[in-house]
Amino acid sequence: MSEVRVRIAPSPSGNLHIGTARTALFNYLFAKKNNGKFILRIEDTDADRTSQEYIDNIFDSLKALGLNWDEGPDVGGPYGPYTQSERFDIYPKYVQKLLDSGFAYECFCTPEELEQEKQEATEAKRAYVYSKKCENLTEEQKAKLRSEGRKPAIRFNIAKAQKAFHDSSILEFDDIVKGKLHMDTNLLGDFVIQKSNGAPTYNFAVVIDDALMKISHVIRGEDHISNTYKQILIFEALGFEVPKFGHLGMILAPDRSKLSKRHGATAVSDFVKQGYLTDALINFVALLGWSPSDGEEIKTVDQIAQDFRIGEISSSNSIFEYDKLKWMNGHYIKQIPIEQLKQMLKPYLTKYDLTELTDEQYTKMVEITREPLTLLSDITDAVPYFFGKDVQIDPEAQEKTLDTDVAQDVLKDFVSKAKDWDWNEENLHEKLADFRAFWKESVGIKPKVTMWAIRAAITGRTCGADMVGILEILGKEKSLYRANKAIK
RNA sequence: GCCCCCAUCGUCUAGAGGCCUAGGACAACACCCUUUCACGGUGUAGACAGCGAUUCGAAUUCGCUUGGGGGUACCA
Repeated sequence: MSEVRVRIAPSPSGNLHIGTARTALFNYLFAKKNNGKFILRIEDTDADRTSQEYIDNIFDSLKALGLNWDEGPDVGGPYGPYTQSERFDIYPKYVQKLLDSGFAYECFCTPEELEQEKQEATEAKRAYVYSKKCENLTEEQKAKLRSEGRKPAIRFNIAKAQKAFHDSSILEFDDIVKGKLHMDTNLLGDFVIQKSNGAPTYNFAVVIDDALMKISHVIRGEDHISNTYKQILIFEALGFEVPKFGHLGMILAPDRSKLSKRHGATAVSDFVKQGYLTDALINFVALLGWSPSDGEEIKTVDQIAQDFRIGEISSSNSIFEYDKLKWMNGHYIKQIPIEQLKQMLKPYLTKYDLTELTDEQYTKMVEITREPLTLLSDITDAVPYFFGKDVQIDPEAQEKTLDTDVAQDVLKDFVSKAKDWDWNEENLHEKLADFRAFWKESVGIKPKVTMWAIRAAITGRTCGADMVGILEILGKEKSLYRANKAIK
């Protein structure tokens, strides 16, 4: 196997799933580590479930994650086209080859007949495998069936292929992440490679595409293990070189079921919409199964690629825990340069009138409110008090803070003193410190209680950004107006 | 039902026979810092699924059981 060529082959029946993104990442890392090529192929053989919107979403998400492909539907490449539906004229040739060599045969069974077989198997508590009743149809029988208007599907002859290339019915292969895997091919059943409508099935199309695109390593989810045996046999029957396979554990939701919509976001674009950063997403997902040799978990894709060894990926399933993703996202948000962050936050501030603030004030606001953000979207609820003349007072802040005698006294004092203060950061910082000290020394009020009164009056809540910064952004007039209004 | 895969703290994992009285990260809890929330810092608690076997010695090897996941389509 000379050149490393790997691929990600999503089917556009939905937006790019986070699990697919992880598979794409591991393929990408493997390619980068081995100076290979990373290829994108769209598997849209099932026209009913495919849509252009999903295809666009897959492209955009992969790009946003930084997983750029060397060959694909848009950029082309030497082995295109890279969209399965545009390759339909390629497959029949190989079906015919299999038919000619006896590794495949026509099957005229109707869906009803097949259903019947399955039912009988279930009732007899037997594992269902296709009966092969069409395997040895004579030409006359076929012609008769055809004249009745029946269109045949083409089935692959498992036993024949297995016998031709292997000693026993056990098929074994060496998985690059899981090690030796095996299966008794008698249990597989002759599967359809071409539907009666002429379209290739998944298991057939992948083999042809992987072979023609010279894919050297197939790295995918372990839900494909059972397909691998079928695929190996097709590779062999067609005389293609069999690629190496690697199967990754699945990503499960916290309740150990399949990660699905009801658990929250599942598509990369959903996460982004919710305020997750693609850098955090890709970093987090890399840690599901892979771990850095130096123990440092925060890493860029390039750094991970240096350290990546496919054989060291954990082969067990892993649970997608949002907590750690959030922590990591917060970590990444802290590293974004302020100017960039200002732009990134804007989509989450549409309910406010940003023109109320000068650019300088907006910068300041972002500076003092960014610290506790774990999601970009957290900004929405963190800043309402920077806008409008009046502020909405939180009921609890009203009751537990503003309604107390201490708070009322503090506020009266604040208003009378602050009206003479110079309203700039340095001075406010100093004056506020003096103000706290005064209340502590003369009346014995804790600094934080003093600040709570002011904070509640001006922001309507008892927690939030740095008070000096808030006062500065709001300005003297608005600040004192709100303070006055809170006094009974 | 049948087949396949997997199994270390709640979660992600380190660990490839003695370095393990099992290490780290997130979450939890406590304390410190502090004008609040948070950040940060310091600690605490928390796991080798069970049973057998191999071995002087097992989280690490083997078998069984249990548990979880996947597959069993003219879906991909």
